Amino acid sequence: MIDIKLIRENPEKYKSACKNKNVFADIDRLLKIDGELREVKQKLQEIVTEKNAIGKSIPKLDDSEKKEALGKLAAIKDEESEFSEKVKVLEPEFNHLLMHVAQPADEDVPLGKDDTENIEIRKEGSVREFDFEPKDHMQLGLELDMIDMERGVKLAGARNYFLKGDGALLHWAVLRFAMDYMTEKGYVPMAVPLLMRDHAMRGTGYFPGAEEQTYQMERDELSLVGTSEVPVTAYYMNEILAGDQLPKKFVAMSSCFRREAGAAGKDTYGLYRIHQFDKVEQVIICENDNEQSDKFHQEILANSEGVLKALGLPYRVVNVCTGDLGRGQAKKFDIETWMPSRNAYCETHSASKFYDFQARRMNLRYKDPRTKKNVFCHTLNNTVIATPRVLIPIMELYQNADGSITVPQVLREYIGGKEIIK
RNA sequence: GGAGAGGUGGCCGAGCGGCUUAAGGCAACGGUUUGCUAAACCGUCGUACGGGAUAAACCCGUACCCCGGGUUCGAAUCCCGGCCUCUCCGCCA
Repeated sequence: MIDIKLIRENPEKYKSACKNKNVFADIDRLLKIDGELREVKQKLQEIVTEKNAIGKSIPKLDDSEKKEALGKLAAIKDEESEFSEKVKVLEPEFNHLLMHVAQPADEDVPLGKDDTENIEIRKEGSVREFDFEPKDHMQLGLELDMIDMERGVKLAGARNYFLKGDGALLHWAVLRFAMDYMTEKGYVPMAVPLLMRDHAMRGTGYFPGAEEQTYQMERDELSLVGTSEVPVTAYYMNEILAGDQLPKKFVAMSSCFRREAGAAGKDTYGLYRIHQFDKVEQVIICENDNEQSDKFHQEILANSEGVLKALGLPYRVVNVCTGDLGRGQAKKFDIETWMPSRNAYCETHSASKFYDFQARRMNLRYKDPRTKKNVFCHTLNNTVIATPRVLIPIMELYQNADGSITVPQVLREYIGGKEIIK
């Protein structure tokens, strides 16, 4: 959410921010409603002030004065309800409009319409050249009995799967390695609830907007999260933290659920785009300071790169262009890992910087020890590892001519010391 | 799922229609005393929004005693709905 004061001061900035991000927000309408609402609220306040003053004097009045005062109050109350009705109409519209305004992208974010215009920052690692005909992860998964897509679909519909045997073990190995890697860096591990109320979904910026991507438990008014970013970032929602306790660094492992509505026919092959996966996610809550946000943005990016390097996977980092940024993100680095079967670098990580956009929505603040003021925190998050998507490059890049898969060194301790899957 | 009790400031806890501008205590902060620490004493001690003044401290108003409605001239207090917590019982991995 954007501070309405900033929008009043510079509406053009937010109009172009929305335009560049392909986010619709009616800022003219917002400002019009804002002006009306402010006027009505001020008038209402004046009316209530008078009402309170008269009401307070009533016990001290004699009968005839009291009668007169009550008559006056009746008129005032009519006026009061007239104005409070106006507030009741204007305020929800105001809030609704404000929720849609996008966070402007940083100046060094490339202007672009969609992910095809993201800018590569650097490439790391070298892409393996095969001296045999490589198999894709589905062939390998089938032959080594690691993946069973057919029965996943039979029982749960399209984009569902079973991982079996070494497939399941490799999946968990990746997650456990990522958890250990992050907790060693001092990130506090968390296991989190996955069914969230709307206020957490709104607070993180997913609602309004991503309802179609979300499995919703209508009967219980809960939503299945698409990422543990939601519970972790919203953990301190509506709280005031002590400034000297920041930054808070968390790492959570959870299942993630996505309807993938509107993606029909896209990435239908294999384990790339699926309804349910597991992810280790890192979240930082820090002070309201752009330099700190930048610093931690680099930190969470470096953490994820460290994991990929440890796994020996080639990847590239891209600066995500405006058109591919979410409403709340000021800047985002995606990490794309090389996937031989797709013959491309494909998104495996997404490091987002929000400034106070999320914190403002969820009323997450800290007390600044210097000024003693309560200020909104900054929040950031990034994938540490998401699997089974990352099993695609692991299985494909570590395959051998005989159809076996070499287990990456760092994962062996999590898979019973096994070096080769065959 | 059934029965009961309850949600008040950072925390504990009183208040149960106007005297609340929420008592009292704890914690915190500032000061006095002190060789230092502790203690004692004095003072300060919520948030948001609007208006005014300003270099700032500040002043005025409104709202907030879990949330949302209602009754009333007036609600922390009474009524209705919701959420949550605790105790007991039942069921259960």
